[in-house]
Amino acid sequence: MSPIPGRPESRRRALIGAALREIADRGTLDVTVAQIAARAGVSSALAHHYFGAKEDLILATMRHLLGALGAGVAADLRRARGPRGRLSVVIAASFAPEQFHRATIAAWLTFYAKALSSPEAARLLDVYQRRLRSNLAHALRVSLPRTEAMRVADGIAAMIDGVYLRGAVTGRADGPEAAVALVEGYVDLQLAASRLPERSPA
Amino acid sequence: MSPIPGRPESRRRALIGAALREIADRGTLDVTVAQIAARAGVSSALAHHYFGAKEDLILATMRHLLGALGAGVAADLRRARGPRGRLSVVIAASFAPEQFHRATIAAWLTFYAKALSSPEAARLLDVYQRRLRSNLAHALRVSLPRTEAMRVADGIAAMIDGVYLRGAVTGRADGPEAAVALVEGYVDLQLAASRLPERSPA
DNA sequence: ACCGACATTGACTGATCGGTCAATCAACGA
DNA sequence: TCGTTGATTGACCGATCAGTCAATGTCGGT
Repeated sequence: MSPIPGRPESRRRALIGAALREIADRGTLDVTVAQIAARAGVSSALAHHYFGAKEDLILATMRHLLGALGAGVAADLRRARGPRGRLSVVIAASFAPEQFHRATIAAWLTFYAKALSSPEAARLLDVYQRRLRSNLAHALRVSLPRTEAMRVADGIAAMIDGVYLRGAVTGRADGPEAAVALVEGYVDLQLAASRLPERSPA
Repeated sequence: MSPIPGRPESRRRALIGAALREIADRGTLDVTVAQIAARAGVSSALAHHYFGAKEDLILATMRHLLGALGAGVAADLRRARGPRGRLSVVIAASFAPEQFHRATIAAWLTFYAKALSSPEAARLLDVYQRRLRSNLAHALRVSLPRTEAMRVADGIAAMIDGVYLRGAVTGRADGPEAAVALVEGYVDLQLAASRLPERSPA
C-alpha cells in the first residue's frame, strides 16, 4: 500500500520547506514551481502531484508558517505566570529568534502582500491577527477596562507588525531584544498610566 | 519640435497614475504593461517608449508615491506650531486621507514587498524611512534625550507602518482618526513619562 | 509645400511558466 | 509470481508577457 520512494508526508514537508526557503531567498512570491521542486530535489510534476495547483502549495506554506507561530505561542502561554507574564509571553513569541530570521520575515511580508489579491491568504492572516489580538486583549483585561484593553491590544499588534516590516526592508533586523524592549515599554507605559488615574494627556 | 498627440510629461503622468490604479485595484505588483497602458488609453508599446523597461515604470510610480507623501509633509510642517505640533503634523501627514485610501495602502504594501527583491525599491523606501525617523526624532529632541528620542521615533515609525499593514489586510481601514489617536496616545505617554522622572516601570 | 522629429501603434518574437499526461518504477498483498 | 497501487519523471502544450520594430501619422519649422 505504499511505494517507498519518499512518503507523502515527508515529501509535502520537504516541498513546503523548499518553498519557504525559495521565497525567502528570492524575496518574492514570484517563485516558479520548478524552482521549488528543484530545491526539494524532485521534479516539478511531483509538486503538482501533491499540491495540485501552485496556489495550493503557496497557501500550504503559509499555513505552515502561521501554524508554527500559533503552536509556539500556545506552548509558551501554558507556562506563563500571571496576566503580565502572559503579555510578555505573547510579545516574546512574536519576536522569537526563529520568527526573526531574515528568511521568515521576508516570507511574512510577501504573504501579507499576497493577502491583497488572495481571499484565502487574507483569511489566514485574519485568523492570525484575531488570535494575536485576542491573546493580548485577554491578558490586558485584568488591568484595563474593555475599551482600553482593545485599544492597547491594537497598538501592540500594530507595533509588532510594524517592527517586522521595518526589519524586512532594512534587511538588518536589530534583533529580538530591541523589538521586545520597544513593545514592552509601550505596555508598561499604558499600564502605568491606567494605574495613576490623573490626567491622561489629550 | 513637438508632435502634439499627448505631451511626454502628460503621458508619463497618465501612465504612472494608471499603474497606481491598476496595482491598487488588483492588489498586486503582477500587473502587465498592457493592462497599465490600456488603462491609460494607449498601447503597451508606448509605455515602453517612455519608460524603457517595466521595472522603470514601476519604480517611477513608487517615486511618485514617495514624493507625494514627502511634499505633503514638508508643506504641512511649514505651518506647524512648536515641537509638539510638528510631531502631530508628521503623524497626521502619514495618515492623511489621501494616504489612507485603500488604493494607496495597497500600493504601499506591494512596494514594501518589492523592496525585498529590488535594491532600487529598497533604497527608495530607505530614504522615506530615514526622513520620517529624522522628522520625528528632531521634534522629539526638544523633550527627550537623544537616545530616548531615537527610540520613541522608532516606536512611532513602527506603529505607523504597522497600522498601514493591518489596514491593508483587513481591507476596512478604521480611518485616519483611530490611527492618529493610537499614535498620538503613544507619544503623549512617552513625553509624560519623561516629564515625571520617577520610576519608569521595568 | 516639404522635411525632420517624434508620438503612436499593430504585429511579432523569444522566453517563461503552470499544468497535463503517458510511461516507468518500486513496493506490497494475494 | 503477478497485479494493483501510487510515486516519479521527462516531454510536452497552451497561454501569457516583456520587449522590439517597422510603418504611419502629425506636428512645427523653413
